Amino acid sequence: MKKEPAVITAFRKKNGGLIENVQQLVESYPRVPITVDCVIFGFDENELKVLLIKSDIEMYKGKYSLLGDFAIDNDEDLDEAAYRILKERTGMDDVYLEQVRTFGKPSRHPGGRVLTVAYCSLLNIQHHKLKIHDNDLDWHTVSSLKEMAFDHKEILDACYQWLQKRIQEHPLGFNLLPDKFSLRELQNLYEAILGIDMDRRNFRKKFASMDLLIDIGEMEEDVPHRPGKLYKFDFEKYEKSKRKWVGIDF
Amino acid sequence: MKKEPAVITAFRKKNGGLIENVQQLVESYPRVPITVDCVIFGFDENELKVLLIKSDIEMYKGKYSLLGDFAIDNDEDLDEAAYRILKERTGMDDVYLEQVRTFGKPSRHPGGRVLTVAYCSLLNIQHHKLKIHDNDLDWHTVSSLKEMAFDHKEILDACYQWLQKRIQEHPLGFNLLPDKFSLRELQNLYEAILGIDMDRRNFRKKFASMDLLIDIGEMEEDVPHRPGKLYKFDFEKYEKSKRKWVGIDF
DNA sequence: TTTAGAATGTGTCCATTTTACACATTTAGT
DNA sequence: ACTAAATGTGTAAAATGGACACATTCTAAA
Repeated sequence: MKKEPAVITAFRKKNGGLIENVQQLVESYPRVPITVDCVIFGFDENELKVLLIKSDIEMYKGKYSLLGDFAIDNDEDLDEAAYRILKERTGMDDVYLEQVRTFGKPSRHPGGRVLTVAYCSLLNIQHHKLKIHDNDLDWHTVSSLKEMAFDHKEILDACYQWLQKRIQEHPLGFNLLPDKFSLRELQNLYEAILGIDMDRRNFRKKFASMDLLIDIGEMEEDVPHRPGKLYKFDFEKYEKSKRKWVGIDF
Repeated sequence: MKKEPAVITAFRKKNGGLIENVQQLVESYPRVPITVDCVIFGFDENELKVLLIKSDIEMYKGKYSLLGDFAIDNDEDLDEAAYRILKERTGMDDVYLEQVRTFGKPSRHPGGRVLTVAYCSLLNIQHHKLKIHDNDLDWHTVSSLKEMAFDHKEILDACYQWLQKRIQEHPLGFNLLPDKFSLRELQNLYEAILGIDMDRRNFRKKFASMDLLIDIGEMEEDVPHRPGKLYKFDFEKYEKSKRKWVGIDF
């Protein structure tokens, strides 16, 4: 019934049941290469974009891949590794970032077994105008993406679904917008990400009832129509009033 | 701004920009030991339980740890590794299981850097009466757990929170119950996991309106009070009617 | 300067859902 | 036969969600 890993059994025998030399134990473990892949979303021209780079790999020539790197060189936490990649590739270090899932299919990397931990990241494209374009680093419209290198399309899809769900229950969308935004911009964001149309009046009513948007008393400028009011999201108030959501529904 | 990993730079130079020998590339990667840790939940005596084992490690003597193992010996997917562990440790292979998160703090294992992918698993304790108790393998009440080996308490907490949220949006709770269950048992399950009291009438109305419980025409037996009707969950109907949830709320 | 067009901003009505709450029924146990 | 305790159902009020209309403000073109 219960089969104990051989490594542990060996160690147990040496120690009469308890393992003392943990370092030696860990050294005996099999190892795999680990990468972190970042799905970096941005929002521009009313479309959800993702930051991609042309693949380095001959067999994926012409295909795009996520921004990734090894995650263990230094003694860094996984989250730190993801922040490092963001910093290296975009120059930004104040970016929203969250772990989504780890992908480990044996065949996912043509060069051998490589695990990757997928991170989802949201940033405001306006604040980060790309200056470098090595390997065609650039924004791509999410909805029009087809083939990608490795299993990166699968990872992207998983992160997109994660985002669709997450944005409805947590205030992350604001990370994709400028600090000051209009309600129309906010609605465009939600419509683009969720892929649905929403009633303008009900949308505004919804956010009004949450009472988490601060009217900063400014108006839009340089818009080709009547300017709307500008708002900030009240992260402080949100953090204080965060409540445990309870409601069975499936 | 952008700093490329040294490994890749080296390969690029050899290949005039594109990497051909992916195998060689992967072999040059740094590696880490990977484990899978399973948080196996059960429900008994109206309490949420978790399956734990006494730690093998001298420095964690007396502390309990999750059921884990290495995840890369064979060319198995991460999910497969988790299923393998379940099978080895409980003898069951038809158990609900889902990946929750990967933990990678450099200090999380005293023997060196070890990543672990946490899986959450739900099973019906009645169907799996433990016969083996090596290393005190046994069920523990979740709410009364304090110290554990490694960072396993942190992992357990994360999985518990995951479960609390997940059980409200997906029909996983039924995996913790017998095939036939009463509405009272179902409510006890929700109350225990969410840690709240619910109104019996509204709870029943809620599930009645979902129309996913099948009245199998049987009654409870051997209960010290009026027997209630027994139900099955209609997984088939659920799968067919699964809808995309839309509703901003935070 | 006037006017048309388009987007903003607010409010109402109705249907649905959630919540609070009460009473009759059935069974076990004494 | 009677009590205690849990099952099973219903109803009314409150809150929420969705469909919908109209006046206002600004841009841009005539």
